[in-house]
Amino acid sequence: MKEIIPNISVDCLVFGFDFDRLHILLKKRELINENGEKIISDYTLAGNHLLKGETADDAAYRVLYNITGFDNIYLEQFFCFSKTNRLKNEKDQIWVRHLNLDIADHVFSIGYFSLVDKSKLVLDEEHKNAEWFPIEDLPPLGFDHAEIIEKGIECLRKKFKQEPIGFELLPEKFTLTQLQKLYEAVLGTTYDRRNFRKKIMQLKYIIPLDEKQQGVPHKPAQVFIFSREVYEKTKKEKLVFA
Amino acid sequence: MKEIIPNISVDCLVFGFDFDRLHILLKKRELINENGEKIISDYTLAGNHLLKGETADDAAYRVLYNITGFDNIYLEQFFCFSKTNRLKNEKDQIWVRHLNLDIADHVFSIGYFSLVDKSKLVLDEEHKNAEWFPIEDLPPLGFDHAEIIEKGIECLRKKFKQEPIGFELLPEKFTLTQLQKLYEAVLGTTYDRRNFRKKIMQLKYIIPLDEKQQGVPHKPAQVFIFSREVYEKTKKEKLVFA
DNA sequence: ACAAAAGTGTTCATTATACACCCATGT
DNA sequence: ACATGGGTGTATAATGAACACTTTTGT
Repeated sequence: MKEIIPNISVDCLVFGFDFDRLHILLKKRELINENGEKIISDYTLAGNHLLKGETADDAAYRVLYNITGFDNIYLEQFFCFSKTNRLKNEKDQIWVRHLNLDIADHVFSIGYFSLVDKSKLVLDEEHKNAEWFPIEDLPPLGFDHAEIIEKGIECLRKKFKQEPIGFELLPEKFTLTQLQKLYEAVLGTTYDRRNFRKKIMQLKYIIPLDEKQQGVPHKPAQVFIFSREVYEKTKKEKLVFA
Repeated sequence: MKEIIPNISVDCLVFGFDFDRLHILLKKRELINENGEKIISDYTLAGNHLLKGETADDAAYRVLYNITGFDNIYLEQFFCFSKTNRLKNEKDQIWVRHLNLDIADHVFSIGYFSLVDKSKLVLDEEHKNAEWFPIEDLPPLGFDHAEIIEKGIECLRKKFKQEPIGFELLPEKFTLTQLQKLYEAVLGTTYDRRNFRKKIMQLKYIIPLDEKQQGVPHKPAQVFIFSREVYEKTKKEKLVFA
């Protein structure tokens, strides 16, 4: 096992979308003392200290692989958190001592956010302490993770308005209504359906397939894919949802 | 003297504007060997390792105070640089050994950018190894500072389009032509004068004074100030220069 | 009088917004 | 047949882009 860097960690916000609300993946943190009392019962972000020789990106990919089983996840660094009291709540201190972690008194954490296709992610035995929560309805959080999440969501929204990264949260094939609901969920607004579709359909990198939804109890919707290739070639047309 | 954190530093991009081009403040780095040969002659960003007990922001403000003599500078963290070979060029190794710095093999640097009113900053004796360079015409740079600058400029531009931070680069009182030149210099475009002024003059937080330029050999321009107070109150109207 | 930058309005094109009805499918 | 979401067009308002001449000052 490689040596850790005691004073630098990464924390990863993993976002997922259930076609209704934006969710974030959290890990359960639980500690029960000798008397069977729950000392700690809350959630934290997926995170870990850097290992010697790793870049921050390396560590973030490693953390994401451990919690999701995916590599090649969309990943973006957004902020380095450096408050001196980041880990100094009583519960966090107990937790750190309990795990016998050889970490520094002052730990700097580099925040990342990542986007996954929630429908592909199977939270099996191996990852069973991970749970999805809608971002408007988060459980109690350890460390400074509430603050990290707040800042991360803000950065996600900024990025969302500037570049078409939403497709990372959808299955490869999606309908325009799903796309619209995604933008509404992330940006916390609503759009008129006709106007939204007009805007989207003039983007050449969102390509209609010769294919329809199956087995829905209403008129089946046309299915689209996102072409990163076309996007890179026609970048001028900006997708701005303000 | 306080103990340093050997593996974490901050590097600060200090931007200034001379009413023509955007400039960045760099520190000369020079090393001459016993034979009088220049071993190293290049420039670096203002930067320093964190001291124990400091946040990254603390360290950045300290570095800025040391190079500019100002506190209360506009400051923004933009990225944490973590490549394992950041300081491993031959010159950088020589430099580190020469200064006898007690720093780690792998140093993580948190990048900040800051905006100052260049006309107020006096590069006196104390700061005489600092020099301004136009961003399109930078000298040879040490460490990975070329990369840090590139990313920092990109982040500055993004921020510039979203919030009215440009005033930090101007004197308190400015003309609309100065403001226009600033936007053109930072964003690398040009604007039609009439359209630019129309756009600006509908922003309530850019306030005309009952005052004109003095001593210019042409029609003197009206003088404006930026009101952060009014801006915060009327934030909806976004200043978007795309 | 001349050089230099300040100041100013209109037209046209593009983009954003508001809004209502019929359609295809599963049950 | 009914419930559900899919699909579509037009009119109006707001915004952005292009463009040229007169004014005020210092020298």
